[in-house]
This record gives sequence, C-alpha cells and structure tokens, in this order.
Amino acid sequence: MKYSTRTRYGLRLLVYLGARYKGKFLKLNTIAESEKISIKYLEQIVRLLKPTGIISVARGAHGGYKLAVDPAEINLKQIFTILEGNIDPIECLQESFDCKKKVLCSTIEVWQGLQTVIDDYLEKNKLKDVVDNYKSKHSINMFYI
Amino acid sequence: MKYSTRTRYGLRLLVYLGARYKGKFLKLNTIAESEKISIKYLEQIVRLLKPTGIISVARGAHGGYKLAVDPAEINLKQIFTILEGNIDPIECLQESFDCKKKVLCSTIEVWQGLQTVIDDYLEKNKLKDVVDNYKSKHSINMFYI
DNA sequence: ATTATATCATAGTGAAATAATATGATAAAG
DNA sequence: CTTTATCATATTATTTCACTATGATATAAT
Ligand code: FES
Ligand code: FES
Repeated sequence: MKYSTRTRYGLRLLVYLGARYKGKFLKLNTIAESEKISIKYLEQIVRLLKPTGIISVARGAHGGYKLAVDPAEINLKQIFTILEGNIDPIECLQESFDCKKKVLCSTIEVWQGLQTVIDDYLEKNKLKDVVDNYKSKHSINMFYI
Repeated sequence: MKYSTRTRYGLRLLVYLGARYKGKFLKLNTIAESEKISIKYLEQIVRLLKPTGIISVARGAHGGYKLAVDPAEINLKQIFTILEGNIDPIECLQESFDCKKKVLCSTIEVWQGLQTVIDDYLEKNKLKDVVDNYKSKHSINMFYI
C-alpha cells in the first residue's frame, strides 16, 4: 500500500504554487528543477489538475501555471482524488464494483472503516496547512521570489 | 492506493480461522473453496503467516491450519504488517530510506499524519471484532461446522 | 511576420509488482 | 505403502508505474 509518485509530486507542485498564490504565472521548468521532478512527468500531472479548475494556465512564451483557488479552500481529499484517481483502499468499496461476496462479507466493514479515517484526515487538512509549513521552512527565500 | 489481494485474502483467511478458533485443524482446500481463492495462492499467503506464530500447522493427512492465538489478542496492524510487508503510505517515512529532501520537505508531515490515523485505526481493531461480524453474518451455519 | 518560449497531447518503453500457476518434494495418518 | 495435505521453488501473464520521446499548438517579444 503506497501512494504513487504522481500523488506525491502533484502535492508538492500544488504546495509550491500555493506558497506563491496570487503571484505571477510560474513555468514548469523552474518548478521541476526546484522540486527535482522530471518535467515531462510534471506536465502530465499538471494536465490532470487543469480540468478541475484548481490551477490556471497561460500558454505560450512567459506562460505557466498558478493556483486558481485559495489554498484555504482546498482540502487534501480533493487533491488526492484528482491525483490518485480514486482513493478507496480496495475495489469492493467502489459503487461501480459489484462484488458477489458483499452480502456475507465480514471484512468489508474493515475497509469501510479504514476509508473513513483516511477520508476524515484528508478532508480536515487544507492545502493552506501544508503551504504554511512550506513557508516556515523556506522563510529565508520567500521574499525574493 | 490499493491494498493487495494478498492482504485481503489473508485477512479473510484469518477471519475464517478465527471464527473456528479452538476447533480442529482445517485444510486449505476447504477454505480456498469456501472463500473462492486459488488454493496455490493461499498456500503462499499461509507460508507468510506461519513464521510469525499466528497460525499453527499440522502436516500430512488430516493436517491443516488453525489460529494459534486468541483473536482478541491480535490487532489488524499486526496482520497488515505481515501481509502487506510495510504499511507506510510512502517510502520517505521508512527509517531505512534516507530522502535527501526531508529537511526542507513540507509534505512529509502530511504523510506522517496519514500514517498515524491509519495505524491508530488498525491497532484499535482486533481480529475478534471482524470475527464477531463474520459469526453474526454466518450464524445459521456456525453450529454445523 | 518570425522566432523563441512554453504548454498540450499522444504514444511508447523499461522495470517492477501483482496475482496467480505448475511441478515436485516432504511429512504424517491410516 | 498409499493417500492426503503441507512445503518450496520456479515460471508466467497481466497490470501498473514512472517515466521518455516526438511533435503540435499557442502566445509574447522582436
Ligand atoms: S470481498 Fe468484496 S465485499 Fe468482501
Ligand atoms: S520528498 Fe522525501 S521527505 Fe519529502
């Protein structure tokens, strides 16, 4: 049970953008270098985020990305759901998945319970919380961006 | 983020054995059929469990497996750790993994927090709780085993 | 207009993990 | 000494992961 690098990178990207919220558009190349992530891979991640409206884009020269919404208004569950695709710990929990054993299954409640504590945690934590942490750790540089 | 079938099957196996705790040795074939799991795959899972002492084994004819410890004394974290190998949501949390970015990383706390809520949940839930659920759902048959 | 810059989009690839399956050895009961 | 059931390794098919490659498209600056 591991979260994908897609989610880990995506979260780091959003924290990076969140720390520079209301600033200029930032090009991916800079972010990729700064976060030590393959730019081509980041492009794919960013394309996953775009349709949800969480980031806004400027194409062409001097283009780039910025966060489109207030970090205080986004929680981690929303982010994880976009990046991880679906955060159910097992397939049986998905509505679309019709497990024949569901009626007599005694373990489904275990997974439901697990999903609940994970969901609660992710909903409780806003992007802003992580951004604040980022800012405090990178405080020296934040004025020079 | 999905838990492996190894963990799901293994849990179902242990619940099955737990519901028959203090009974005879049960052969894998019966369990595999009843739980609709490939017997050869179950053999591998069972071999994962054996060295931990959670189950006891009788070889040869009329052999099989039974739970070696009281279901009330085992929690799900112990089970998951055996089956899943390591239940950290990302590598950076493992002590053996020396992530160069840890010092300035602002997302590590997110993962640590997530790990904590998962661990807490799994520790709080005993195998007995799942077994009780199993028994109540299968109550009709429990007297004829 | 043209060029430089940066995003957009799809396809492909190598490695690893997953979920089995196959084959045969070993141990114990009857 | 045969049947039964576990023990152990090896092999395989499928899928997922984490990129990588190639080229198209859009826009700012010259
Ligand atoms: S195995 Fe699908 S609901 Fe339990
Ligand atoms: S990326 Fe490893 S600690 Fe954050």
